[in-house]
Amino acid sequence: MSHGNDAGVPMRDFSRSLPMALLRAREAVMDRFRPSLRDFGVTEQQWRVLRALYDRGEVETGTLARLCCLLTPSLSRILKHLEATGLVARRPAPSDQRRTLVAIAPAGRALLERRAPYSEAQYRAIEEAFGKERTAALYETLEDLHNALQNPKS
Amino acid sequence: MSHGNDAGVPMRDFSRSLPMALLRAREAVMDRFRPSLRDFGVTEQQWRVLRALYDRGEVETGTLARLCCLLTPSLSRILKHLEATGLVARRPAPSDQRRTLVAIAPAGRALLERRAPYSEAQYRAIEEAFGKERTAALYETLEDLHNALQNPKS
DNA sequence: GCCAGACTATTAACATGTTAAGTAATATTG
DNA sequence: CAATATTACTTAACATGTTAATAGTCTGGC
Repeated sequence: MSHGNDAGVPMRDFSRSLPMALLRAREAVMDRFRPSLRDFGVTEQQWRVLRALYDRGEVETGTLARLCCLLTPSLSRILKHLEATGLVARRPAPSDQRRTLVAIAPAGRALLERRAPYSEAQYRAIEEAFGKERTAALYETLEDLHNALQNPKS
Repeated sequence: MSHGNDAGVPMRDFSRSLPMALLRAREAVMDRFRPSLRDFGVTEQQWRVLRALYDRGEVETGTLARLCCLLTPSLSRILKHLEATGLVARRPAPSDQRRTLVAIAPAGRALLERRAPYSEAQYRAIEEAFGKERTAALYETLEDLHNALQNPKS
């Protein structure tokens, strides 16, 4: 029984909000990872940056932002912090002075490798709780959704 | 070809990060809703609060936080803003002076009803692009994931 | 070589995310 | 019923999300 809000304005139930459903699911997942992030003194976003740099080597700031799903103003502040604490290194691109190249520093690599086992353990726990094949299928579905909504301008 | 980072520290590829996959999908969805949110001068979170109050009537702050997937410190600031702009109203609960009851105000209801058609149009576009049945299945999957990861303490 | 326009990164301003600490009201215990 | 613990909300501090504006840098036409 609603509160009389169903007169004249057709509107789906709040429980059928796709952004909310994705957010709730993501929060449930992140709850598993936050304890060890806190223990190692890095935020979720700082971890994403270190993680991307570990895999990709030296990359441009713009590329790094896309990889980490961060906006460039956020990344700018995050890199300032990570550079100040010695976890990453920045240098101007030789061929284009507008661009900046970023790489993980030894201290960053060391931190990442220390936390990795805790992260992997949580992935195993999640796949056990939800099902390995169902988890794999979810990756596919989420990527398909992303591709389906991609603006044609890209 | 990795960058020599595969020696000794077993770690999944960054592309198989569940938080990242959920975030990317959510951002793709939100990109469809942000233009009209901006046009109506409300943030995503402010909209969630108005949306929940519209459906549920007067609720306690704590309940509202759970409904909107917001932490109470964030909600506290959001409600201060929404109350100052006349979109919601707060009053202490008669039975327990610690609790606060929140309800949508007429101006909030009016704003919500003006934007609702734009929001519904985007939902139709998303369901058309991704498939109505696949969208419904995704809701189910996300809820199952949430339930599977729910800590037993809850 | 010069210049208007495009591109890359940063800064600014305001709102929220996250954790810890604080405040007031209620519930509990001895 | 008084001392204590618990609960609900807020405030504080720092980090990020989001949009707009800024500061260098590069490119193509002239």
